[in-house]
Amino acid sequence: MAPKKDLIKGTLRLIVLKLLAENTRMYGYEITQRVKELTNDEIELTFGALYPTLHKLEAEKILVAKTVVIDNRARKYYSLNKEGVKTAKREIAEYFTFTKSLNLVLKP
Amino acid sequence: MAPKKDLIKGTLRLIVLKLLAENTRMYGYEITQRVKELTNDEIELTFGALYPTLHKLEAEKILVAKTVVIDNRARKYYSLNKEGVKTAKREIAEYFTFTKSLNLVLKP
DNA sequence: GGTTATATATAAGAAAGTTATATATACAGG
DNA sequence: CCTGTATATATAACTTTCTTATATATAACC
Repeated sequence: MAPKKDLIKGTLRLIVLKLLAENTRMYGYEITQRVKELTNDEIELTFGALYPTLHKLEAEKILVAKTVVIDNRARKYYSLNKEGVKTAKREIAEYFTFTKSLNLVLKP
Repeated sequence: MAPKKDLIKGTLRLIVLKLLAENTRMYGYEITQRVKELTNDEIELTFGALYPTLHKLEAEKILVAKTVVIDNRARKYYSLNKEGVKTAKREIAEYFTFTKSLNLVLKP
């Protein structure tokens, strides 16, 4: 099966929140690779969606970015603050509540 | 908990496909009530989203509509054709495949 | 007579993706 | 040395799909 690039909208934000809630810092490229690895190549994030999502979390003031130069390449690390971790937990819990309800309709 | 009106985008189409795949015909209002009932008031569809979704399936030629007058009120019945039932099965299967992958990231 | 339930539908706007494009370095193979 | 692949960030144009607001109309109940 071809790796799925198109997400059900709203889930990219959850993926980012989850990974950053359990890792003190990650950079964009790393997030895409981690997701690909965790899902056995099934989910491949696009940068055109990832960066706007990260920047939005930054605008919401629940994420902070820090640029570091490694091997002459700029690398931008993202971290959630305390509020961000709380947001992550809340939104992921809401997602599971929603899919539970949705499955009452979609289940065979 | 307040009933959830906002869906994760893309799931409304799945809900409609699923209900119409297992019922020979349903009308719009009936779909909203059935979903509310099946999910114990957790998911409430809005008409502003439902009707465009139904009309889109019609434009895709996998759904047919038939207006009937009952108690002096116009009622519009929607049915999937054979292709529509196949589409329903395929897209719902794809959804479950996707959420399975997604859960590899989101699970605690 | 007024509110609630039944019934369909469109328009304006927002949100969140896809696809295409731009830029730049490091490293391996031929 | 040159080329392709991997690493790395980012924006712009566009599309899809919702939310919210609005319009219209009848039936049933109190």
